[in-house]
Amino acid sequence: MTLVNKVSQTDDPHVARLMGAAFDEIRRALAVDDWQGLRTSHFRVIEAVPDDGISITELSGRVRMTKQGCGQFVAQLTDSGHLRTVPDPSDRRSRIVRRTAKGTRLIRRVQARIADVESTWAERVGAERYSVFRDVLLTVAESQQPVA
Amino acid sequence: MTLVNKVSQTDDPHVARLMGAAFDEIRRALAVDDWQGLRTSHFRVIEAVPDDGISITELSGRVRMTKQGCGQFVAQLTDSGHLRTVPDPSDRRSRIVRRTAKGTRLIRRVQARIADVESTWAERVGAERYSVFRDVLLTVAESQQPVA
DNA sequence: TATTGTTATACTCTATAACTATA
DNA sequence: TATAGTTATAGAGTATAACAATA
Repeated sequence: MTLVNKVSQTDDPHVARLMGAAFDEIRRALAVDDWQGLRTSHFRVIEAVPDDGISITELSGRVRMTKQGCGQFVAQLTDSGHLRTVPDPSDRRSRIVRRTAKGTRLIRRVQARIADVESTWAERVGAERYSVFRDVLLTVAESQQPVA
Repeated sequence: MTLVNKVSQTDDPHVARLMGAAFDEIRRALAVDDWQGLRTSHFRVIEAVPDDGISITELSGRVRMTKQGCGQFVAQLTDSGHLRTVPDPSDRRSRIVRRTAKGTRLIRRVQARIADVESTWAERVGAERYSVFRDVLLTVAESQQPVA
């Protein structure tokens, strides 16, 4: 192996690899529970539904997903009783998506599990440093451009 | 909407959502370049190949992927000239996967792009806070259990 | 018997395109 | 004409199962 063919491996893993590993831990923590067929993507969609309802098109923008894909998840979550849709009185093409009480309970359970993971992380690195971590992540996420 | 049906939305997004948004930014930064058909998963696999080579089974463990899936990416990266495999002299069932010089150049390009993203993040939040962020992420990633 | 790696298969996620009903 | 949402289709990613060759 020539020197030109060497690449730093474990000494300086980039942020994508690190976040991937962190994600994996969340995935495994969620996998412990029984979610009755609902998967991570369902959580992402239902979490983006605001308390006062939203159209599918607008929801798809929030979760950075096509409205086709988003509509599928909404349909499944409606079948499972976590969402319901009502006609939009001001536009008969549109349907307003709302959470049911069951959907709200689901979100709370998901959020509690993730909060558990965050607690263990905060314990591992210390509350102060974890708070900086979270704040940096928030700043980075908020400074994103909307979907082009 | 009853109070029992309310869920905090934007005020306290959990870490999975935040990391998802950050990931998206990396994905978009990489999408600017032409990678000749290689995708993020190829990067993940080739980056995990150490300088001195590795078997497919061990590689699949590193990238937390089945050996079947890993073998597919190795095959594609071999076809594209980024990896090559040599027989393992000590075990005729096994093949040793190595990076070619082309593969090494690819990794360097990927890592440079991600480093660019990290630079902009560090600028947004300040170098010191970004360094804490990175360190927390490293600690969390390193304290993971290996695949069960 | 156990392990390395392959082939076959299937499911999830998500994208594009084409369509309908309504605006 | 443009937009909301649906249906159809396909490709990317990754899993399980069954297998051949070798240990």
